[in-house]
This record gives sequence, structure tokens and C-alpha cells, in this order.
Amino acid sequence: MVKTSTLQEVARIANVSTATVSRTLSNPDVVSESTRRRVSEAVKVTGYRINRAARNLRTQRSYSVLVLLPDLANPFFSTILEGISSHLSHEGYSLLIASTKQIHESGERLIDYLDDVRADGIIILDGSLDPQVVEMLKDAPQANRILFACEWIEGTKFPSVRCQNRNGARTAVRHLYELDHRKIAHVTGPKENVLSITRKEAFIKEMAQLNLVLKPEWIITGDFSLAAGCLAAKTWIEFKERPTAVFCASDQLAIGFISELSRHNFKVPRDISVIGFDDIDFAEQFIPPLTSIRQDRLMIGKTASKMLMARIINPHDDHTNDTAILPISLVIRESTAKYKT
Amino acid sequence: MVKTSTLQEVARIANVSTATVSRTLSNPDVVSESTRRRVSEAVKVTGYRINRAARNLRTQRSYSVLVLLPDLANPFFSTILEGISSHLSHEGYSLLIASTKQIHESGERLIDYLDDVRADGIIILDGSLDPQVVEMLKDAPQANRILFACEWIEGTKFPSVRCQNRNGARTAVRHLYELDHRKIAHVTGPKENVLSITRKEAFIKEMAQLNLVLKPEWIITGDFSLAAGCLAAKTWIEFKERPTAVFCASDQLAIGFISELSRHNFKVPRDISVIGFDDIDFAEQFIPPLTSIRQDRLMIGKTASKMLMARIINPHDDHTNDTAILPISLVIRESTAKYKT
DNA sequence: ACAAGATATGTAATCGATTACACCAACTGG
DNA sequence: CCAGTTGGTGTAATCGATTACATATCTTGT
Repeated sequence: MVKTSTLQEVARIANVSTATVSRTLSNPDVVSESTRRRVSEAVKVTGYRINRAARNLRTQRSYSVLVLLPDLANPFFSTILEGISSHLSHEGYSLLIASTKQIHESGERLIDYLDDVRADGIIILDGSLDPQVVEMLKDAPQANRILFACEWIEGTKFPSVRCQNRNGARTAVRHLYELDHRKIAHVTGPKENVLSITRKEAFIKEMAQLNLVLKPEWIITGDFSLAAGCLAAKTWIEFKERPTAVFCASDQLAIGFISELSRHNFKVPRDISVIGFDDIDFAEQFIPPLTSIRQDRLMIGKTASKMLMARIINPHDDHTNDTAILPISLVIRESTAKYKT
Repeated sequence: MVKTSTLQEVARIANVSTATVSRTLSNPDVVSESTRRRVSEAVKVTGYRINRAARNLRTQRSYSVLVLLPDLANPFFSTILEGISSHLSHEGYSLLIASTKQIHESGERLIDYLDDVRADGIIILDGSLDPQVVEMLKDAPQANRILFACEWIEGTKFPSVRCQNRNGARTAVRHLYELDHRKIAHVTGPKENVLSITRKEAFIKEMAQLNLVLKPEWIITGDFSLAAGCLAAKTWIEFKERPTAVFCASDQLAIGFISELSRHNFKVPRDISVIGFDDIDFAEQFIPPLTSIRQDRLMIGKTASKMLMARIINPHDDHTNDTAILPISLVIRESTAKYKT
């Protein structure tokens, strides 16, 4: 192992104290022009690299943020991560990743990450977190270094970043309505999921608003996955009276739905109009290209990371503005069409 | 901030020295049964959490591994990450993520991550790394704590984990051949990419082996993306003499290809058989379900992380067995069919 | 010319865990 | 009965950067 040089060595070579070297590096304005040059020179010749473990110990910070996902293998999160990561690295912070599954399995408590100087803050992308875990965090002083993104936990006071879920559901229904659809079904996400619930409620409300008949069985419980979309399609096929349009709570559901239909020789949008939610990358390339409610996932990531960093850097500021709600937009493609009698 | 308790306090309460507490925690066998009990008790009442910064400083390790991706937003990598993450967390290691783009933009050097006690090892999933960067790493003593996965860099000696790319290309061609296709095209990945090159070479070789005619224009240069697949489809449409089958170097290419064809009223596999590479989640749900060469991405992640951990934990062992090559398999679905004259 | 402030730097304590070394008691075998 | 071993524990140095405080020098205004 190549001996890596320390502050002491730089100090020796620049003929100053370690304090001065440290200051030159982290707060150049307070040292004189000439020392600054001497130190920079010494840093260059020694190839000095800061030892982060030492700094972290002394400052009691880790300069890194943990992102918790429900499931690393879910591509829905990758763009959000991109947003978080690019902002963090810009601020000199590192990005730690873990899945809630693993945390739970390994018996770790979430708050440990904050207590043991592993992470300065946590972004949680999983609203189905164990209530016990959340209970423990709620009133801790560390609570304001925890932030939810996309999903959140109803009734708790954690800051969060989300998109306009209600508006999204409403927009989806209206879009179908304007295409003359009157019988509209809904495939939901997982039953307990906060996004599922919010979108479903808004769906029901908008159906009522528009005076549309909504048979209870037209609300099909799924779980955001491709497979659940397939199952929902089978359910639809069995209906005596088939809705002419369906609002799926995720694009994966919509894609699974359409895919299964095509296996039974139904065509979209000829036989049914389908609209998804998220606007994932594949939506545009699917056959037919999928109409969807777009969430700007990069923006979600960037916003979440900015909000969290603000709390980490200025813990005593007033962070009352607790929740950021980002706009959605309707992306009309070819999976929805005018209803023809 | 709740004062978090330290080893000293635990020691005081258990009425032993800090050394004994530390030993109890990291090496319980060397302390007596009764001390072990007393210390455990003290840990419980104090709610002691180790300060990782302190441990990292003392042991000169970070107990974390950095994974470098070319592009965080690419879902191809998410399952690999899942594999890496689950193994690492099992070993008590944390997972750091960064994108090569960001590293490059921020002017950091890769080796810094190893030098400054941020990461004990690095897994690189990007074979198009800046040659300068690689040059610097090659002969450093840290080199054996760096490992490539999926992609690699030709001519360097870094350990790597990959799948049978040649065998994959060969299997794809054979599959099409057995379906009586004789005119077979190939859409490649990015020109310089090591996977593209390997798969293309194997494709050409197998075509020759089978005595098939291969017009140079039938090899269409792409870049693994959906968009490139669309472009390739347009190229195919323009051909005077159209190949009856195409081997795409990624599923995204294949999906883009099929998608674009369908916009021009071609149908797969009626008008052309299409086989992809990777077997991503969407492949199965695409319409038509995509025939593909499957890579076990979870296994790639697990293997990479195991190999790296072995090097970190036993740096002096003989790690000659440098490269792990994982098997691929052919997954036959509906995008390929018997050629009918 | 001098008090008061500003500027630049050094000294040394500190963060909290690990571990080399020393020590002591208890045991073993001849 | 004693030299040598084993097992269990404590003492204190150590990792490397940060920073409170002290000190020294230089300005500036009256």
C-alpha cells in the first residue's frame, strides 16, 4: 500500500502548522495569499488526499445521505436516484443506498444510520415502512433529517416531496371523459399503499363529479406490477358489462393489462382505452405508445435532495414549508382514443 | 440532539475498561462469560451505537463499497445493484453509488475513493471509462480492490465478472438458423463498447460458421437504447433485400425496433423475427413477448460483490482466478418464429 | 504615540473506537 | 514447588483532521 500523505506532512513541507493547512483547504479566505500558495504547492507535491474518516469523526458528520428504496430492482426509482445523486455530488455529498427489505432483515433500526455517523440524512422512497420503525422516529430530534419522496406516511409530520396524485387521477378521468368514455374502470396499486389510496379516492371523486356510474367491481385491486396488470385484464375480460376505458395506477399495470389483452385478441385502443401513471421510459415505445400521467422523476429527486440538504446544513432554520408537491402532466399517446358506439 | 453514548460510558456502567467493551463487541469469544453479560446489559441500558467514523479512522477502512454506473437512470443496472446490495449488507458493508459522468464532472479521480477512506473497494459497471483514469489505476496497489462487472476494459488486468457474451451471440444466431432464417441482421450497441464489439465479432463468426451470407449493411450500429432500435428499424425498412431476422445487442434495441416497425404496419414475427439480449423484465410483457438471451443480473451482482469482498478481506491471498464468466440462456418467446417462404 | 481592533498563524485538545503491550491470576506438568 | 503457559483484563497510544484559544504582528484613528 502506498503511504498516503497526511495533513502533518503537508504542513511540514509548506513550513506551516496543520491548523493552517486545514484552514487553507476548507476556508482559503482566512489565510494570506502567500501561505495559500505555499500550501497548495505542498499539497501538489505530496499528493495529499483528505482522510474522510478523520474529518467525519471530528466534525460528527458523514457528508453522505442514505436513500431507502422498497426494492432496488424496481426501475421506477432509477431516474429519481439520478436526480438525487447529481445534486448530492454537486454538494460534495456521497450517496448511500439500501433497501427497506434489507434493513428489516438485518435487524437494523433506521435511526442507527443517523446515530452512528453513517448518514447525515435519509430520503425514504417507501411509504409502506414498518409503522413501528416510523413511530420511533417521529418525535426524535433526528426526525427533520428524514424526508419522504414519492410516497409518504399519512398522519406523520415528516417533510415530503410528492407529485399531484389527486390532480393526476382527475386529469386521467377527464381525458377519458373528453374522449366520450362513460364507463371507466380503475386498476389500483397495492391496497395499503398511500399512492394507491390517494389516486383511488380522487378517481372516485371525479367519477361522481362527472355523474358517471361506477360499479364497485370496476375498481380492481392490483399492486403496480406488470403481473397485476395481466390479472386485471383477465378480470376485465370476464365482465358482463365491460368498461370502455381504464385508468391504471401505474404504467407497469397498464402495460401488463394491454399485454394480456393482446394475448386474448383484444386490441387497444380499439376495444378499450388505457391510461397509465408515471410515464416511464418504456411508455413511449410500447405498442401502442401509452397515454400516461407524467411525473418528473428527475425533479422529484432533485427537490428531495435539495430540501434535505437545506435541513442538514441549517438545522435551526425554520423548515415549516414541509411538503413540496410537484406538478404532473398529461401525455397523450395512442392507447386512448375516442369512444365509438 | 440526543447525546449518543460512547464506549466510555458503556465501560463505566459495566465497570470494565473500554478495551474490554470493544473486545466484547467485536470478538466476544475472548472475554469471559460474566463480562460478556455485564457489557451486553450496559449496552442495552445506554442504547450504545458504535460511531463508525471513529472505527473507520482507527481501522483505516470504511466498510463500504462504491458502485460506479455509467448512467443511474438506466434500469438495466437495477437488478445488478440488488444483487450487490443484498450481499454487501449481509456482510455488514454499505453501498455507495455514483455515476461515472458525475465523477468526471466533479474532477475527482477514481483512486481518491480508495485513498480517502470513503470506499474499501470499487465495482465498475462501465467499460467506457476514460482511458486516462484507468491508466492511473492499473499498476497501483489499490488495483486489486477494483473490479469490473458486465463490462470490462480490454487489455487491462482488472478482475471482472461478465456473462458469456460470445456464447450469447452464437446462441442467438443458431436459434434463428434453426428457425430456417438465412438472412440475419445485427443491431449493435455503441461502437466502442466492449460488449458491442464482443457480441458483434461472435455474430460474424457464427454467421461464417453456418455459411450464411452477411452483407456489411446488415450490421447496423446502434447504442443499446430504445431510440437506436427505432432508427435501426427504419434502416431495415429501406433495405432492398430485407433480412428475415435480426439479432439485437440489447432488449431495449429490440423493443425500439419492433415498436418502430409496428408504426409502419410491419408485424413481428410475421415480417421479421427479432431476438434481444439481456432478458429485462419488460421483455416478457412486451407485445409480442420478446425472445432473448438471458443474463442473470442478480447473479452478476452477487458474484461481483463476493469477489471484491474476498479481495478486501484477504488482500494477500492469491486472487489469480481473475475473471468470472457467468452462463447465459436462451429464452424463447414469441418474437421469433419459423421462416416461411 | 498608543489603545483598540483586525489579521495571520501556532499550540494543543478533541472526536471515539481499536489494539499493542503489560499485567495478574490460575492452572499445568515435571 | 516452581517455571511456563493460558486466559482475562486494563493502560494508554493511535488513527488524522478540526478548531477553541492564545499569541504575534500590523493597522488605524485620535
